[in-house]
Amino acid sequence: MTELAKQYDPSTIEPAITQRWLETKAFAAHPDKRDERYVIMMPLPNVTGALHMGHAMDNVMQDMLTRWHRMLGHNSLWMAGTDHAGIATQSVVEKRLFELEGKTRHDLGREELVNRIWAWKDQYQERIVGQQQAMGCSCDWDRQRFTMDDVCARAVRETFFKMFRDGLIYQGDRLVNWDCALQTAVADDELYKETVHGNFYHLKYPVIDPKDGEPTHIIVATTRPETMLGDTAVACHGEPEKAIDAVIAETEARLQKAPGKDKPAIEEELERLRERKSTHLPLLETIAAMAKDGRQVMLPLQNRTIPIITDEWAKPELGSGCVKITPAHDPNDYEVWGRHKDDIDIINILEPDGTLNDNAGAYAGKDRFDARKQVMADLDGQGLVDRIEDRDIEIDHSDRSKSIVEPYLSKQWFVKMSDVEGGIVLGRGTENEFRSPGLAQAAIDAADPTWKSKTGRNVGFHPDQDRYWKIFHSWLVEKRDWCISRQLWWGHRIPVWRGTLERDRILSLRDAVTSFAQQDGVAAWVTLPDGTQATPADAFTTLDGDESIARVDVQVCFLDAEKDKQLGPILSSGGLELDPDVLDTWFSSALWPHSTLGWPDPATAPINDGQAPLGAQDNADDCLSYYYPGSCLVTGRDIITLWVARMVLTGLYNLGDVPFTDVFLHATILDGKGERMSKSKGNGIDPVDIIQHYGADAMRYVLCEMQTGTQDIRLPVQAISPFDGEPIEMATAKATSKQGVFLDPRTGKEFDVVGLYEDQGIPGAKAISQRFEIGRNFCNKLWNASRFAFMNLGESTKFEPHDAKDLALEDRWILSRLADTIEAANRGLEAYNPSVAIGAVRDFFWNELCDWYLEVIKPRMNDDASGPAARQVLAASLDQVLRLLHPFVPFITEELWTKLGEQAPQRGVDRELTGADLLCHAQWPEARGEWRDESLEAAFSFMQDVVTNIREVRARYQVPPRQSAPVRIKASGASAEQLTACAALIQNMANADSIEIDAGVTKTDDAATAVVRDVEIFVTGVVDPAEEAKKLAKQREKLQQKIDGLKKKLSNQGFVEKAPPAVVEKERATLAELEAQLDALS
RNA sequence: GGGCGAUUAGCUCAGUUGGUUAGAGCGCCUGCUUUACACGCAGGAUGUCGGGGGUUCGAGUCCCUCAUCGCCCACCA
Repeated sequence: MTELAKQYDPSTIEPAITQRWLETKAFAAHPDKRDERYVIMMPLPNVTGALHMGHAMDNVMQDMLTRWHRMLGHNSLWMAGTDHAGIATQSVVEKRLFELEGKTRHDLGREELVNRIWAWKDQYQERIVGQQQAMGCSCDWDRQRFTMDDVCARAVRETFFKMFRDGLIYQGDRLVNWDCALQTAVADDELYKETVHGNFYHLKYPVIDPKDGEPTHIIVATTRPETMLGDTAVACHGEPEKAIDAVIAETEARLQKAPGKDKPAIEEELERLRERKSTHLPLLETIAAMAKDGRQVMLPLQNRTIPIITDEWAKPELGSGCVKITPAHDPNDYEVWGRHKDDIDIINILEPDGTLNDNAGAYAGKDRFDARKQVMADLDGQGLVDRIEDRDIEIDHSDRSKSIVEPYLSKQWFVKMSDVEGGIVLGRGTENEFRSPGLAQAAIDAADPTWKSKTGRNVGFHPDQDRYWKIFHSWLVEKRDWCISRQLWWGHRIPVWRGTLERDRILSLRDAVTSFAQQDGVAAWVTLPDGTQATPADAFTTLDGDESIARVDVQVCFLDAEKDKQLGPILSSGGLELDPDVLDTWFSSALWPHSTLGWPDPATAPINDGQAPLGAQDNADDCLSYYYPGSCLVTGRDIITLWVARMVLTGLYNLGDVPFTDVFLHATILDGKGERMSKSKGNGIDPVDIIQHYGADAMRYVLCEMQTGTQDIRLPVQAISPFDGEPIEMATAKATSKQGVFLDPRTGKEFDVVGLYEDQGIPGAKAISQRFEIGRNFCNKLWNASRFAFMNLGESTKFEPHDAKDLALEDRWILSRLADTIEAANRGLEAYNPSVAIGAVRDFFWNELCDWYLEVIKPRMNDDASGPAARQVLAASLDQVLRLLHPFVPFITEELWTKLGEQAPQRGVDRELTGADLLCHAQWPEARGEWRDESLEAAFSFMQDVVTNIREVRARYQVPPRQSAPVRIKASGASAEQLTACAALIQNMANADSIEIDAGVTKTDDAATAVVRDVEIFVTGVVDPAEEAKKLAKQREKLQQKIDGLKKKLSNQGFVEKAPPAVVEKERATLAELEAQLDALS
């Protein structure tokens, strides 16, 4: 065979291995007769862009688990795919459209825009899959799904229909965060705060017909004065004195508890409150009385009268004590409106694009920010501005468009999360059917360790059950309804036909509607003016009984998407329209664990050409019944609520069982400053850059090693300087005013890490992290140790059964250590602690196999008698190391496995190890308990101590490595026996030219001394007497300190009496040993 | 404001139920190109375990408190 290169080069080997895996479909999974199965559903990356380090961590963890279970012989499926990521993707494509062509989506139209996004998706999906394959992800690539492909679309349709029919989906008014740029609602978690310089405007609303003693104006304050056009009330507290007293009492209590340094501030606050009570209270009492009297104020500019109301939302201790109420444009005011629906209106003044609508009167058509200026100018002109304060205001911005969001009243679709009267049925029609009070409650229960589904499953969190369960639970218990509609074009369209029908019209359709609604696959609801949702039959009964009902809202949903096309024209002519909105991305990703397996019917799942079928094949189960429920969900803790909870919920709803039993939450990767990585900040790292620089295995090795428990990981980032190629530490690099542009500390020149400024002549720099050198070095070590083995195994390595007990000391030692290592690796993997697992294997491989075993057997390689056994143990050990390392570093181990197979096709110690063409299909090592020999390990480690001490003496006196020195050891009893057995090893490893072990050995003047346990070691002929005396004195001093400490401890009555006897005994023994050592050094 | 978490060597992190002298890797220092590997080998130095208090025979580990940092949630007329 050809000799291995001296240095491991991942760039040539990794692509070849990837190709081999793909060509042989090494990761294909099919249902078979095996009971043990392992299923991971990949957290689907968005098709908005390339993967980052967080994805790399996530994917590597999943791959590690999947490869491990595959080697354990479990039928292992890792399902891959991508998410259409509604708002994110549409926004990226729209932005490009505008930048490159100067067009908006309205110029293109719905269909054309969606086509453009599909093209974008194809391009990015390919890139993402390429990245994942470069990382070594062992997914079944023939089963990849996309959340908008036909299989997933069918599952979305089915779920929506079921929920709709069950009355769990409703349409309601909701104040949403409105992105005026993208013209869509934005979820709370898609917002970020940014401090903006703004003003706090105090406005005066004239009181209508003020009586004596009453104010002529009521003062209210706002940061968004244009919203006053939509005001429908002003409010003050109903019992201002009580309220302000309560605040004062609370502040006094806080003062009591506060630490000294906070007291002055609280005292000041208290003083302000008391002052305020005396200055403002009389006025507030008056206004409260006016409110109760039904008095009104004149809303300036609009010339509308609006009532003064009392509501607890108006805090007497703040501002003027009165607030303007704009229900359609402020979440708190919206709640106030909810409490006063009969008394006040709700007026929307905004168009979806952020301009003012007709309700804004003279200001209609103006942009909200222009209107703000105009409103203030006009108010000022009328003398209705009290004062204007400068203030920095934290304002919500849309993460996608970076624009300021507005609270906006709109119709949205919701899934009812709260408990429902009579409860709901989950897994209807399946064997696992059960009832729960509501959707959220079902998911809460599923994560309760005492709860079990009908198949005996529940959901647990790793590696910190309590901590992550709390996050999951505290979010779900709020049972907030899930807003599932998005005003986008990219996504699953909401399959509801809806319209408002006049009384005569709906009654004329009575027979048609009633019979139609009774058909299978059709669900219909009629919403009455009072908001109740009724079946068509009930609705007609109500209509018959109440002639005042002028119109009703009708909603129809079909199970079969084809029906939309077939019946669309009829429904349109009947006055119904298909809802223009699409579903929240999480609606389809929530179904991921079962939609990808073909639910609701794998046999008829519309898969793509060339994909593995999902229905039953070859007398085996179909994919859904075989692979659902799955095993483990691997993700970061940020989407426990958004995604994990919803997958649990829909899994229970559709199938009556949890989608997975284990949730493995891995660490978040931070930069050198402890900040979250993000591409736009310029502290993100592209895994592909790391792979190019260090290799995929190196990246994987380091990621596994870093994943310890719940601790987030700091990964210092360096940019490769485009000027001199040297790394620049990003944590300390000076930022410029351009986002993502920094200064090179050596040349002072600008460089760009986000790739946005190429056209401005600022050179780009790749971001890497030197942390990955550790992984590269490890791979190189593994490569070279294997290279050593291959150079020495020769042609003659054959398998012959050896009883492990008959082997040489070092052979038995390495096998004993191997058995221990396998157990440790298993424990680490089972506990979701990759760092422990890979650390155990690394330490065995590097510190034991390389540093000791390989060195010890070198002389045997030329010895006909002892050589063959050593080669056999070496081949077997390497075999096991490659298997153990495969889940972590799959490429290099796969490559070396092939080479090992060529040179030693049959290998093993007492019995032949089972082989496999590909290492990824090989059997996971078995820990051979009978190979463990702790007393032998103790003797070996004694020998290692002795060798290390001799080496230390040699190093201290700078004995040239080539020069050997005689070693004499004073030892007796068991120690002498143990060392005598290893005499040859000591001589070899410590480079001694002779070795004498005897109880009668005495120290000579030319000897340097070392004491190990109860033996004295003399290295002769090298000593510098002055240096030696200094060293011995230092050692004695150290020993004496420890002895003193121990003596003190042992003379403590409390310790001797209360500590466990074993601990006391141990301390006594240590003391005796230390004292003996001190004697020896004197 | 509420909740969660962190603080251990210059850096990144381990440290099981409290129990000898607190560990690893990187970096640093010394020596070595010894035929697998300088992406290496041999050896070495480095810690008031964030501060203070308490419980205990005994605290990095448990409790209280302060400080600093991070994350999540709520709120901000």
